[in-house]
Amino acid sequence: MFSQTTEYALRAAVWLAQNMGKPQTTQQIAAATRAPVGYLAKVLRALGKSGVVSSARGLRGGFGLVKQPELISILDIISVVEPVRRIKTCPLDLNSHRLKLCPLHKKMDQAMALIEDSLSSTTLADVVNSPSQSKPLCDVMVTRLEVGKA
Amino acid sequence: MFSQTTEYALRAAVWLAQNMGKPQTTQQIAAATRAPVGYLAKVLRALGKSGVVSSARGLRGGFGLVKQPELISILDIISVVEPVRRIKTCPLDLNSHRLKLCPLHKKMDQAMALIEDSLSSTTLADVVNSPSQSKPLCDVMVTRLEVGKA
DNA sequence: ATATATGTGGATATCGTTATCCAGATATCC
DNA sequence: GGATATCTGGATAACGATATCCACATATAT
Repeated sequence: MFSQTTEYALRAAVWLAQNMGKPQTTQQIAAATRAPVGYLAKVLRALGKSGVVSSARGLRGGFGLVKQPELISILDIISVVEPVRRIKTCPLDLNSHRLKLCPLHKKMDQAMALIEDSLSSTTLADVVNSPSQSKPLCDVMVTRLEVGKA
Repeated sequence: MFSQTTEYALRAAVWLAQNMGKPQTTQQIAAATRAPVGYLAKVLRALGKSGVVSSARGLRGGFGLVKQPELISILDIISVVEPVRRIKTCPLDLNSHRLKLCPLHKKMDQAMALIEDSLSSTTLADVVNSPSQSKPLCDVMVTRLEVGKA
């Protein structure tokens, strides 16, 4: 249900939350989150354009979260790459359903609303600081970055 | 979040629930649900193979629900064409997350679980018989089926 | 200023989903 | 049995999501 792109974006966001203050390069993030470097670059660009992360070019450049992890929800990240599509108007364009969805689409929309509620109430900080649980991404061995080829 | 295929499958299922006992042809269902005939045929085949609907060939053939609408949940239909993918193992394949998902993926899986719960608790009968609400598909004018070309 | 490290933007390739189409199988009616 | 209606299965096409790659812009360090 979540796309691969969403997975990459969330992993990257979590990694950045775990490394506040230290600009992370695309290479580093890709290695840490096991995401394809080239594609991750594109995802990071999207996160940058939407204002969730900041980017700096050149030596010692990289990416970082703009806000504190406490202020960024999981939904904030997902909304950038794959917005939850609420059903606002009848997909069949029926006149009688114009303002009031039929029970089927109402139910489907409620399911989407559940997702939104659930994901908007969890922040990156929640995920990173969750007590007594395995830490996200924690044992990804950032072994030698293979600089030549990903 | 729901695919187009899921939309078609659900609309078809609702239509069949509204027409129990009267075999509905692909053409009829397509017209009633505004789905592309050719593609709908493929979706109906999938529903048939999974045992949700029965099919009959030849004159007066068509499709019908195998069980009563009360016994078929929205999730039953969705599971045929686009199963909700629960996150059971770490997508990163991390050793330390093997048996216990990290907080990120746990949260994502919980969101999926919410969807499952929500959709499995609603039946086709619920949707069709919902009181004081607009009826699903009710004012799709099944005008002249254009037999020649869809 | 030069060398190096890095993000930016766009062109291109790959792949699964969505969709179309048709020949074949099979059921009904006469 | 012949004509007709309908589902079945597979080949094929169109499209968007996923992914790769490279030339370019820009920042840092010396």
